[in-house]
Amino acid sequence: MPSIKDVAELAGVGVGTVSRVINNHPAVKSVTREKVNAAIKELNYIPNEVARNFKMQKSTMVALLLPSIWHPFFSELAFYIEDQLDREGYKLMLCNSGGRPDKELYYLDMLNQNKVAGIIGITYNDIEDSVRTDIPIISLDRHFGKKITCVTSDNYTGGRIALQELVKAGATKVAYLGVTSSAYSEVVLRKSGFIDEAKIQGIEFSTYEEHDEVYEDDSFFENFFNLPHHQNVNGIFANTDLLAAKYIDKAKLNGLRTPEDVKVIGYDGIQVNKLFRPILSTIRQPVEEMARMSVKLLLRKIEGEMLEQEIYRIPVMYRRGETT
Amino acid sequence: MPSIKDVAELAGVGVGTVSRVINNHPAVKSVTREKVNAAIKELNYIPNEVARNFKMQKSTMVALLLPSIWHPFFSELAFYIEDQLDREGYKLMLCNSGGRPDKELYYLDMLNQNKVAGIIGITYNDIEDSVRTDIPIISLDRHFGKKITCVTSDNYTGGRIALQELVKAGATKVAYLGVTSSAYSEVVLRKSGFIDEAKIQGIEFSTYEEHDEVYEDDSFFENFFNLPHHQNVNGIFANTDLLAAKYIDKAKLNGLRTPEDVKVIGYDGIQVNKLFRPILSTIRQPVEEMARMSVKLLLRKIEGEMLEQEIYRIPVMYRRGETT
DNA sequence: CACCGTATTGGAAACGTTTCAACGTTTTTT
DNA sequence: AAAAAACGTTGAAACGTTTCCAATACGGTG
Repeated sequence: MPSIKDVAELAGVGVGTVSRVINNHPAVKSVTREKVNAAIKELNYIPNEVARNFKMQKSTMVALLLPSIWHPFFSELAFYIEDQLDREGYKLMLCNSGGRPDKELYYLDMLNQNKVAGIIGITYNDIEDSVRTDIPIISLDRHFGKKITCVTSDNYTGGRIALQELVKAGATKVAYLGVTSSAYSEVVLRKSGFIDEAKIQGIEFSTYEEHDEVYEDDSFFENFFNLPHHQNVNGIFANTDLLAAKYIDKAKLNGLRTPEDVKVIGYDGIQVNKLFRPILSTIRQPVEEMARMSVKLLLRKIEGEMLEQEIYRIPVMYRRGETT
Repeated sequence: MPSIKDVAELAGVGVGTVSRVINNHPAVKSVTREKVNAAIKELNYIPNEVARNFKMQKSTMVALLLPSIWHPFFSELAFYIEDQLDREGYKLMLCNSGGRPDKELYYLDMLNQNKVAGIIGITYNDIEDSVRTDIPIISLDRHFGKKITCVTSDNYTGGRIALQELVKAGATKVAYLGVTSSAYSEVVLRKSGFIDEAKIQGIEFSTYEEHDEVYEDDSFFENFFNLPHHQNVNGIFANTDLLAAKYIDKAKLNGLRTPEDVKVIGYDGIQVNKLFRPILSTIRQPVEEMARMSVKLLLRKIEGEMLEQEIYRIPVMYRRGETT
């Protein structure tokens, strides 16, 4: 594998000159530039990016730390994040924490050692304190404090819209269905917005929540349907699309048809729910915009800029499907 | 940021000794080890992984190069690949090529420059020739030649099983529905298996295919339903689950109910199709096993081992849903 | 022709680590 | 008690780049 030194030798110039040619530094006579380029071509020389990163004491690697790329919302997010990073000349490292706090910390340590340029994180932990160095971080949907800028959708308004739309669709008794993973999650605002609007409209409502871990098994829904005050609920706002889809399924087993007997609205707006039948009505997070904004903000932080806001809230949109 | 030198100084030992302590080299007296560890703790020293990679001329970064993490099958795959890599002490870099040959080559160049330890690729291009260095590569579902080991599901048998199951479900005239992205794709074997078995069983069949790019718009299905020889088709084998789901949708618009009027089987076995209604019957690729095997094989290649096979085919399974 | 200023160029130092030959110290063997 | 062997340790070299300072070349000016 030829190095810059070999190129310099063959071209009959110094290594500094070769470096300048590679980096398009203007102070090189064009005749010299030609010679060097010829030598590069002849030797099939490829600059060693690792050596460069080492020397420069910085890299162009950004880590995306999330619970699981498996989840459709995260994979859509990751797609746009990677795309934007690539446009900006950065690379993406993917870290699945499984939502486990210990694994998040383990990854954070590793990213430290590897001197990544920045981190975009969707974490359980308050990483504000646990990250020991000054790697720039953007947090999605989790608000910890000043140091870590948060990008999120406008959850509160989303919750309000959800209620409004359920009412418009004819619901008279509604419930909020939630799984929450982190104490710091902005997701609780979906509930607040929903509740506040329910009070304003004078609609009867209830809430039913569990932690992430539990909702894989069926007891979550069994309990829901067994509780007496959930009788006659005819409007459901689930805080993710996947949860909404599961609800619809379980409701059917309990003899409730959607949307005839119960209206359902989800949250996220993942692409695959266009394939669900009935098509899910949802509060759509603008995932592409959130992804691109996260990257842009992170890069500004990497450049050393101070950001003007601590939280960036991106507007949401109601997307009607067939469940309302 | 303290370096190994600072640690050595504080501990009153040579840098080589510190290095051996960090790397758990046995030839260090325990009293020395203590001193060094104390110094490490005091200085809050973190080994610089970038410098280490540079010196060692190798990294523990593996790249996953695929069309789009957006696709549920790929995101499931990525999840397990990341998990297995992490277990083995490696990291994952994610590259979405968008299925565009030029972008694949661009990424390949970049990975070269960045001296990744290995690549797991799902590509359009025959990367056997275009990759200029000897970075180990595992290719998923694409078979190019000896240099690049291929991991794939048993597509041929999958195609045969699909036909058998359609017949069992009562289909009498069947069609293969396909989108193919790469000339090198092993996916064509799904068709071959399907056809061969149809001939064996003496079932009337036809095939209908397009390239990846086209199937997003509706003309794909319009044409399908308009062709006279597709009249009375009552069994469909689509070569991906997503395609099957879209077919079912369009069929409904054409007055065909699934499974009453037409039986449908997909391929992949992505998790979300449990949420489709009706639940899709499918030929399930063992995605976790494929992911873990790809990683293990890649690591063996990285260690310099020669692999015994050029293609590793992993058995598939029929998973019955509600569309047959 | 001497001088100056500017445009190019060369090459050494530095980044933080591993490794290895050489050296120093302790233990074992004779 | 000396020699040999085993064990620990040191510090310099090397990995491939960038950057900076000094050196050189070249053109123009007085």
